[in-house]
Amino acid sequence: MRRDVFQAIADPTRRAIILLIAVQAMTPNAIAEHFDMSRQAVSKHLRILTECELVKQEQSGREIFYQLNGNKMQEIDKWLEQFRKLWEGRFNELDKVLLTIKSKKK
Amino acid sequence: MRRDVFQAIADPTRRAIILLIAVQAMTPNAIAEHFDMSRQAVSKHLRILTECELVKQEQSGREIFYQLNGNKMQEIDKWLEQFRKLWEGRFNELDKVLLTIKSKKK
DNA sequence: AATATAAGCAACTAATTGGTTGCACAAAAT
DNA sequence: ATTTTGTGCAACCAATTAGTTGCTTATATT
Repeated sequence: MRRDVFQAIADPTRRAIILLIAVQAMTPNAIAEHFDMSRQAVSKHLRILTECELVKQEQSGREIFYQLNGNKMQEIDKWLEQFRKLWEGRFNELDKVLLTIKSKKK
Repeated sequence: MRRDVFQAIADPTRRAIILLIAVQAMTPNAIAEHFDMSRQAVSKHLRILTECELVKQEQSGREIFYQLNGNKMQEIDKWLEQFRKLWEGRFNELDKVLLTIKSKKK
């Protein structure tokens, strides 16, 4: 099952989890307390987030602490980067992107 | 049907469309030529992108040109902003986020 | 030693997704 | 006036998603 960062952040619950554990590593039970769904459902989301490496695990006894992987978040930022020129109105820079794409197509 | 920017960019085909029309407004037919799927399938993606306002339409005769809405892309950037501190290693700034979240919880 | 707790896994389900084909309609070309 | 072209919409379908409950296993607690 190929996991994708963009697909991972598509779900609002997962985005909420990301925000939650960005601040501080948390166990599945602790995370589940913040949501109106079963612990297993949260666990499933954590699995998806882990699979695409947005989240790291650290075991401590029988507890597992989940923590955000900031580096992987940068991947989204990197994708956005190519459009940033758009809303900054620097269209000459955008032309470079255009050229890159065209050369790749051939 | 509630459309969400994050859900919209989750699909790789839609991200490719976004990249394509970021450069230049295009008609559905022209876009479809770049993909190995029917024009109707592409049209469906365009509908989703339009519904969440990532894409704008402009009619010209019987042709409709689709164009990226840079402003809406900023919404993703805005969400990322709160995590940017993470990978920049500025954890004292992050603490502020923590306090904000905690105060909202109460 | 017995019990309680934390977590993962599997099976099931309803809803959603991403594609298809077929059709309708308006605009352009013949 | 007829045909071709560009587009959207609806019905259908297989695969995936996001939730559920029930079970197992490992670690703490009593």
